[in-house]
Amino acid sequence: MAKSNAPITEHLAYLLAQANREINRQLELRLSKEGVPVEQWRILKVLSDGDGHSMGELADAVLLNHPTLTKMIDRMVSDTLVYRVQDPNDRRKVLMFISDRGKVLCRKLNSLAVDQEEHILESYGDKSTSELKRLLESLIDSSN
Amino acid sequence: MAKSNAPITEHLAYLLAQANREINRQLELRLSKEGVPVEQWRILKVLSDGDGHSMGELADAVLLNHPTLTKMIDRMVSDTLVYRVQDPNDRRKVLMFISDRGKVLCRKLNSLAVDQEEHILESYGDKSTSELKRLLESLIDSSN
DNA sequence: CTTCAATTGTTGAATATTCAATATTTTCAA
DNA sequence: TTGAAAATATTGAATATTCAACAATTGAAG
Repeated sequence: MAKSNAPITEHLAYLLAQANREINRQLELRLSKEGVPVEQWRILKVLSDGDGHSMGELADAVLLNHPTLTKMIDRMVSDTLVYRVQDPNDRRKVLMFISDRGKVLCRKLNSLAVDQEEHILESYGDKSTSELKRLLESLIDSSN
Repeated sequence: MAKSNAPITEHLAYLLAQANREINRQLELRLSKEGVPVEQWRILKVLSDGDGHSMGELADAVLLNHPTLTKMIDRMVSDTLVYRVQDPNDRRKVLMFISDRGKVLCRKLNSLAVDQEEHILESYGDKSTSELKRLLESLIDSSN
């Protein structure tokens, strides 16, 4: 039986929040070199397969809710990193595509992100990293 | 060497964000029974040792930055869950304490949180959970 | 001692996020 | 085929968060 007076630092929810905050902070720092928030990098990365992705699909993939995504996409359209196309098969939908400029930026961001992953691998270890990834994937799976 | 064209779902930063989001969502759902956001539960839990904690200390512990914490504490003071006392030894500091009402609420919240941890233990497994916690702690350590 | 820098917490303006309502299109049952 | 319900995306108002500036106190060097 779990103890209800356990310190906050022993709760899984807290450890996840703390680790997420720290890793995200580090990534943010790298990406800020290009002046791009983490969410925009995620969006570019998802779109970089060249296929059109609907807003709903994208919102799920990048962990943003719909109105927030709409407003972020508005900014990215202004910056000509992405563009909207109405889905010809279902006119309720909007398909998002990455622009050439977006692709160029995405490549730079990818390399900054890889820098970070390599930094983690060094300080945290190859074994721990892959084991942690495996456990996280399985936690996410078991939560659906 | 890490691949820069790896899908977003393979990045540690993304897996952490996804897992954190999901677990947090579940916890939020439980705590909403008492109408309390996760951050307020964390605050109450940290303060429930009865000692006075400065705002800075508290901000670190509950993963909020200072202005956000100040405003949240303002609300909690209005709800008489916590109260401020000027630190007699260093008058720049404010020491936060939990009220009796706060303690009562905290107990209820703890039991809701324990429900969730037990639910995770069931669906995810005892072994995986403790192994994941261990790896997260070690990741956090190695990031300082 | 005095002064200047550092620490601590709060405030207000700017920014971002969320909630509820809306508009449009599609689906599907009667 | 029509009308009601569901799905999709956006908008605007309400709310929350963040950034930069500030005020108060302490520390520490000269």
